[in-house]
Amino acid sequence: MPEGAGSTERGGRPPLTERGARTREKLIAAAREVFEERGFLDTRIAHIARRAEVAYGSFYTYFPSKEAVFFEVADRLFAEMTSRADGPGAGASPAERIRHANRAYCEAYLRNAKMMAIVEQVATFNEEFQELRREHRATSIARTAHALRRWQRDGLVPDDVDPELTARALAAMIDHSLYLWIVQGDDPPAAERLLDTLDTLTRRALALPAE
Amino acid sequence: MPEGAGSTERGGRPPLTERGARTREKLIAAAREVFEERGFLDTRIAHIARRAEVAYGSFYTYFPSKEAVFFEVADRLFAEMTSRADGPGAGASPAERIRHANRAYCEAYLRNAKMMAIVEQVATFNEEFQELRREHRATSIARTAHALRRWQRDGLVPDDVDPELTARALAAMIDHSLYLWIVQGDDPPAAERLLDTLDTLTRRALALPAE
Amino acid sequence: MPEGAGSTERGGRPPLTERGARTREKLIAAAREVFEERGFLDTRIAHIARRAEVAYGSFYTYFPSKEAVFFEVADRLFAEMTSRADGPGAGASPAERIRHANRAYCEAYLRNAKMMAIVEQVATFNEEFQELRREHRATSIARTAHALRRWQRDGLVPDDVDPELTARALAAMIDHSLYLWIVQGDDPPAAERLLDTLDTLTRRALALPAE
Amino acid sequence: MPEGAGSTERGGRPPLTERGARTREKLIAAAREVFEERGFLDTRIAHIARRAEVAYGSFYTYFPSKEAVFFEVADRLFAEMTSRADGPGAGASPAERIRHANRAYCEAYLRNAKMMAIVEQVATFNEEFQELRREHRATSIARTAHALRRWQRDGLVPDDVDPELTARALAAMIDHSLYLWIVQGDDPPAAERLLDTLDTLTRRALALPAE
DNA sequence: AATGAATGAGACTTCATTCAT
DNA sequence: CATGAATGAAGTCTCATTCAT
Repeated sequence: MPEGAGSTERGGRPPLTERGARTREKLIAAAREVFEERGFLDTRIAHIARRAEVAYGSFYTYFPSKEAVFFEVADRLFAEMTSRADGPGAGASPAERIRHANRAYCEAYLRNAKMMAIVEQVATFNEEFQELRREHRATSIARTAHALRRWQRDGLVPDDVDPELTARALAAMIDHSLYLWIVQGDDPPAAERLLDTLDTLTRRALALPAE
Repeated sequence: MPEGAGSTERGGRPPLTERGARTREKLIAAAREVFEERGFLDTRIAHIARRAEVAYGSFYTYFPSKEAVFFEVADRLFAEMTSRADGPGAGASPAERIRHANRAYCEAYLRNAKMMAIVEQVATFNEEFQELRREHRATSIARTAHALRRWQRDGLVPDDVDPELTARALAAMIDHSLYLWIVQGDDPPAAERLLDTLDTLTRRALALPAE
Repeated sequence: MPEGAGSTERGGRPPLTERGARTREKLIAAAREVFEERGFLDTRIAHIARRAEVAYGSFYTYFPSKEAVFFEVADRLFAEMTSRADGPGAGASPAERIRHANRAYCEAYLRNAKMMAIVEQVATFNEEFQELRREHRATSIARTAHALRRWQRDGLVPDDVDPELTARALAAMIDHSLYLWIVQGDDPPAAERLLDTLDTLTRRALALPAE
Repeated sequence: MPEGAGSTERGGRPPLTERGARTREKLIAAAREVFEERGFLDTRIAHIARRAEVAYGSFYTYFPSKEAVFFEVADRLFAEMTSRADGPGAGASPAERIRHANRAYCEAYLRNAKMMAIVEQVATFNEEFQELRREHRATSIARTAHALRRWQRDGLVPDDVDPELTARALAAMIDHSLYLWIVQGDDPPAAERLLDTLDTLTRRALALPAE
């Protein structure tokens, strides 16, 4: 039976009642659990609904598709991954700041390892999600680039490197190192030694003094 | 990883006739094309068979599954990605060698961009493929680590860093920077400036002189 | 899982083997039976497949949708409805010809009553089918208009009426009278009396002599 | 058919409060709009409720089903379609009366074109609605038959035709001609020429003088 | 070997209707 | 009465794999 429109009208509206809001939350929580257990591809709407203890159809009251819940889950993940932990204190040196940031990121990564894996997975085939991630990355890169520029102004970092590209490359190094270790299970090294190496390489790449 | 794997364990029987060998090749070539066009997930056996201009059923004469052809395609890709280009000459400095290697890798990446994207995709959900990739990465890392160890022995690189971990981190930086730029379309910078940045950061991370 | 294309690639290709052609025929015959028994709307692909004694999926090997088989069934119906029965003989008068044509059409209508009902049903919501029907009607109207023009030239029919519009109006009268009687069950009159009335009205509307 | 049917048998309870009556009216008006826009089959209860600006559940306070509102809407449509416009004046000739009636009907048809299409649609699958329509048609036919009988008594129309069947056939001609033109979009002729043709054919079919 | 038809389990989505608040 | 969330049966379509020729 031809329908035509109609598909855009359902799902994804914000719930109007308290009860609806609760159901929606249950679905998001359930979705995250199931995604972590089975990955995005092997997750079925039925799994999510069952885990949330709602009827199959209720999923579609709140989300038009698996992708849609995933976006919601990922949004919250990104928020938590980039929520600024307390800095290392006002007078900290660049080297200390880098060290601190790397540790904090690594801890967040470990805390959310399963989801980080799924995020990477979805990014390989969903363009819309790629875009979302690009934006998040851009924000984070901009922050680092800002710091680099400050350090260059203060003569702490050589100014023959582009702060943007440098921020990107270093972020790529940290990110992917953690990914290969934590997600892809690349011959897990001792966490401490990996982090120390990353700190040292970053520090030297920026020609920063050890302390 | 044994050469030409897949033909005895994963694929159908090895082709006995000349004609069979040709059909098999057609299928592999067709598979690569279709994978590049649609990604792994959206590729159907039917697409591959049609592109290869063989009957649907003939696919299964040579490969037991989509994964199996993919392994074959990826195998060849890895071979070409890691085929040592001519080195930069016998007397080249470490900085020159790094620069040369980065350029060569980037060129190979660009040449195979589409497949590199698919490789990343499949690595997110296929354990067997993850393993294959791990092995390739290990080989490549070992090579770099070997060079680092030599340079440390020669006093060119500080020996307070672990050559293994360092090789990994630097490879992660290069690899992921290229991935984000070429595959994920992160706000494409000028290739030259990106490469220069990567060279410089690598060089400084290893505390190598500019020339 | 997003697919995108792919849906246009399947179903509806002409079968390449004898066996395929047979299956296709079985499906068309089964479809007509089921349509007649349940109407278009209440027919399920499952019904058709079951009736044809093929697997559910086999339906989609030959047709992309319920609409598609319906078109095929309707096409054949139209062919049979408009296949020219033997005319009433060379020297027949216009009145005789009209009488003959009306009877023949009525017989065909009765023979295909169930399908004629479904045809009317589908025409109320499927634009593509409306178009198909328009074409068939146009052909048939053109034939009648041609005869009218000839009779006007011969001075048998007043030439103050437009042959096209007249053909249409008279066809509408016959068609809809049969539809209301046979399909909608309007207080079934004796067939003979209805046909006589239609003959007479047609004849008088064209100002033709009784014989 | 009892006036305002549907409110006691088919609908919910008759509304007791003023406010309830208003809500009911809003739903009927909304239903007609949506039916006209999407047809009966593609109309969802949700569409009607949204258009009427009432809650989803409120629909069921007043109507037990989509069919029920439709009956109500159709009831009103039939009332307006058959509301006798002012006749052509006391001393009008049969030809003038026919001409007048055809024009009036055509105007009403054009005014309600969208709904007439839906009515035809629903009549193809809803038996209860078929019955309702049959009754309306019978009333209308009886009226025409009555006039024909009078004209036969007055010697204006040949009495070898059955007034009932004649009324039916002529009504079918008018009705279906308008339907094919207005609803099915059959190659729209100029309205005037179509009406003239219908008038002339009707007049001649009844062997009435031009004036 | 090659061909292409056959199979059917599996996942998605819709929506009329009921129900709790 | 009004509201909007909850339910789940029903139907659609896909496609990897098997099989007959």
